[in-house]
Amino acid sequence: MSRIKATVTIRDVAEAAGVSISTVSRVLNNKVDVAPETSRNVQTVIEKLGYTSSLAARSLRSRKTNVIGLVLFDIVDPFSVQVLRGIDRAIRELDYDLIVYTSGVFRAKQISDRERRNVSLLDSSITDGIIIVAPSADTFQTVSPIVVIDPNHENPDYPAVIAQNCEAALTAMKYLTSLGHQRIGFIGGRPELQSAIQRMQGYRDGLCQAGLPFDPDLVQVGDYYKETGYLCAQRLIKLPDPPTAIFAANDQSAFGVYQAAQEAGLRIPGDLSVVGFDNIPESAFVTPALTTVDQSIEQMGFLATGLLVRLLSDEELENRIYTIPTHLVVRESCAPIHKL
Amino acid sequence: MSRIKATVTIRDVAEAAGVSISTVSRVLNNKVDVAPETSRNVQTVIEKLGYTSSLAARSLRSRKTNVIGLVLFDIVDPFSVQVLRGIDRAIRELDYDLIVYTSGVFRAKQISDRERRNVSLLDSSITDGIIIVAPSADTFQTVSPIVVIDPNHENPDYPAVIAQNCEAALTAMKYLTSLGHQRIGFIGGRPELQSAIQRMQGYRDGLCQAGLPFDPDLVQVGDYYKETGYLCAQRLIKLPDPPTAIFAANDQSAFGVYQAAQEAGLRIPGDLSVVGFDNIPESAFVTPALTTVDQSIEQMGFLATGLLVRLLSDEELENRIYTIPTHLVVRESCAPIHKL
DNA sequence: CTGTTAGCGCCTTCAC
DNA sequence: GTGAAGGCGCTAACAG
Repeated sequence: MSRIKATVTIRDVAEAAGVSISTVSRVLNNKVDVAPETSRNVQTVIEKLGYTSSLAARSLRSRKTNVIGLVLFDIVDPFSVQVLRGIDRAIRELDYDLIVYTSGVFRAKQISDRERRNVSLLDSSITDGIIIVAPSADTFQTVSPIVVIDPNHENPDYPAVIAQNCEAALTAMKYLTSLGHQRIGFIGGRPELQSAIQRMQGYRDGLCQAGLPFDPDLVQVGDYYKETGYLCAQRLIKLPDPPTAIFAANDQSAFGVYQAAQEAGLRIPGDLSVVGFDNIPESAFVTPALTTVDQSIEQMGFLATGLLVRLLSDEELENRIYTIPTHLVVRESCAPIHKL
Repeated sequence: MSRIKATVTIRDVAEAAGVSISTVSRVLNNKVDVAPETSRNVQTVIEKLGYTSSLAARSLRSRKTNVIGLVLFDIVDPFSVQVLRGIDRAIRELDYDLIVYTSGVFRAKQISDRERRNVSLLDSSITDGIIIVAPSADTFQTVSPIVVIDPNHENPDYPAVIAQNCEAALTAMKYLTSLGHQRIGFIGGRPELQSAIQRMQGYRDGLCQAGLPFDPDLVQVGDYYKETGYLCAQRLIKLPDPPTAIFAANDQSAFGVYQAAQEAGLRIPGDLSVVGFDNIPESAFVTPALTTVDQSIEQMGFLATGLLVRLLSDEELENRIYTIPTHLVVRESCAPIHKL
């Protein structure tokens, strides 16, 4: 019923089965050259003793664990959860296990150091390869392959999965300008990420194509979190000549805008139009439902896992960057600008 | 820029610093008896080489990793995500890291074997202690402490965190009967879990206290997933004398009821009242908003982490079972039964 | 087909 | 205050 005190090691199995340790190891790893009877016997003993080989010892020795590591900046973030969903789906079809690694330090100053530490902790320890989501750090020391989702702007050397950010942001801007908006605020994402940079670029391109001037006052630097989005939105709203629409670099920032708008007595979309980015599930539930860019986050996780597994099989990847298509999901958070 | 080929080991550090391996080890573990200057020197080299000690080797040798393991039946389940939230919050305040373990086999027949395997993989390998959520298996072989969230009905030997299920279910039933409902269907949860058993008990108690007969036809065995909830609801709805209300053992099952009701052309709450259990975030967003029992899932994760850490410090726990209070959250999915 | 031997990277006595 | 040696549990040659 309760837990058994001692760990069962390969040695215990060997003794109980009356064979050598290496024979047990051979059975464990399905090597050839084991007498069927011996094998069966060992299996039985393993079963009876409830033996499981130590991941630590195994990986220390053999550098092959069949475990994929995932390093997340924030495990409970909706974006992470969606990524996880995709990875989980991919993993189920494969002979790999998944270990998700997170750490106590959260949004700390030294987050990239922490990230590096996490990565090297997994690497060459218990993991065959690692997926890193939205890294703050630009480089990692690893022996094993890495695939990055939403890469840092500095690391073109790891295979990466990223959404078609710039184009999507441009589409969103075109939508807003087609509605007549001329003063459009922008709340950016984590500046070290390519996604944030590209979305910002799309914002500027959109302005440009509509013949609208770029006003630095209308641009706020966010970090993809709601709280910061809220703060940014407050600043935007308080401007002498406030925007009639805000394009937030992700949905959570957009939710921050919702909050700021409500507190300022601004109705969405009547007084203020809002567009987000990500299309996390919550964006459909919120009132009014958020118009946003869908970037198939789940798909990004799925794809990244597949790429990593190919890398683990020593396959060459044809690309360095894998771009995921995006599309605008129009819901109820935008309205034509009202005539004066 | 890119990844460096070789792993940096303690030996590399020792050589580069011109000291022995043991000295480096001592510095690593903040042992006394190291000359300040030596220590500083070694630190510098560690920094420069970007050395991180191998989790695998460390745990193999010393049995103390400062890593807590979490084994989940389904990492993307909303319940799990909420638990994760609580654990994450707790972890941040502690000097522990968190590893979440999941595996490719999903809702497999041998799920409990898989679970056991996962647990012993973490145990005595890379983890100081383990939190298990809603286990299918009733026993685990471990050297290190275990804390269970939503325990199996068979394992009273691990410290466990569980909601006040029976009372809460009774409250929900009272609410339904007070609305005049007499034929109330029940969709159960995973039968091996205490939570499911207790909720079922609350259902029966509720019937009893209202002087209503227990009709086996009105009880369906679910598994806490939406798809199954949907199937169960279909069966309930097709009954010759169908229920006017359904109490689902968790919110996801309730969402399955929503789907079945919609397909059958039944309006909620007009034609069918629905009560859920869990109060996952989605339940507030759904239309009509779901009346459900809040069981502070996040709190369960937080508490469990605290308990585990105390166990790791060799503290004695005063209780075996920690019960989390619950309360009914009335929203819009229930209506008084209409008079004929 | 199976046993013996030698480490993987690290921590822990035990000497010096 | 520091180094040398042994071994944690396991796999990978090498013998036999």
